[in-house]
Amino acid sequence: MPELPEVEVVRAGLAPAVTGARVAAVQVLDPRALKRHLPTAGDDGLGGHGVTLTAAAGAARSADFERRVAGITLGAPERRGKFLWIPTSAAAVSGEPLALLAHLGMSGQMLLRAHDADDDRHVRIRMWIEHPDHGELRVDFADQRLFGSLALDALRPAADGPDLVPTQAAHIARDPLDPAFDDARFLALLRTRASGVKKLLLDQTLVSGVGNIYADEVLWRARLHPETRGVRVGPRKAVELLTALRAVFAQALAEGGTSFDAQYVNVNGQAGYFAHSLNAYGRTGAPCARCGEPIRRLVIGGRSSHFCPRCQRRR
DNA sequence: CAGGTACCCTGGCCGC
DNA sequence: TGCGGCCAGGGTACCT
Repeated sequence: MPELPEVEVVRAGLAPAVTGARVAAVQVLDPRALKRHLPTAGDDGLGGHGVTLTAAAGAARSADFERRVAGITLGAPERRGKFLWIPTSAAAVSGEPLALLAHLGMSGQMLLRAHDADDDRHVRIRMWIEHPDHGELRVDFADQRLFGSLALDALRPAADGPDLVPTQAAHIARDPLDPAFDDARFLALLRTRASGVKKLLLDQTLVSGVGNIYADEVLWRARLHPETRGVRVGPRKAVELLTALRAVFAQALAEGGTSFDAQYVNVNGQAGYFAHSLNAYGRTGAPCARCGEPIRRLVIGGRSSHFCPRCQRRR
């Protein structure tokens, strides 16, 4: 459930169930779902990307995670871009508070289940929690492709404000729905860059939460060709782009996110409806909803881009 | 800073 | 029915 609307649906869904709950037990079924968890995690948060775990290293990582997460109390879930975390009662050796960090990657899910419910497909980590009001529940992390992961990570003051963020999300910009998002800074940066706007929208250090689906939708809405260079976007058009971004995110959020199959669901396993509202993404050959011209597909940076060749002219 | 590629994975679908 | 190739919502490292 990858992009901002989907991650936000998950965050909001987890909130009432986990806030104030105590983790009674943890079971790691597949250590590859701890890609971002370092054995002494939280003290300096380098992810273990691209590293295949040996069996021994995987077992050690699982044991470390299970031991350190069991018994902690969870706070209210927070999010920055596509990173989701739950502050905990635990602290790192440095004294910094630890958070349970989740990134859903391409196919990750956080599922709330009865404590003794049968497993869903691809469950990698299980956590049994006890909530003072809601009793015993289970939080399952399921992930078909294992690009996502859970981790314990230290919280530090963000570079762009007083709020605390996990070290692994320190480089992530605020998202456009964040009240503290700096519009002027984003617009100025966008208009100094030589890259195409599609690539810029996907750059999580410029603006967070945008993935391949919503980038295409936003560019369609703002009538911008995905390869238009940032420096070629005028001030009015740049504002139009940011406005379109907020509108698309708000609508997708209201519709529960985008689900193409059972893979992308909220904490109760239910799909969102925004797939019915897509105007560009995945619509190669279908008529543009504005002008009827067939939507075209283009590969940018190894990923599909969908756009209307008539409404979104290259300039 | 910009671009390209490779990699971390599973699984659905299509053509042969 | 099998198999190879391509595709998929993300992020990072490492080249040029």
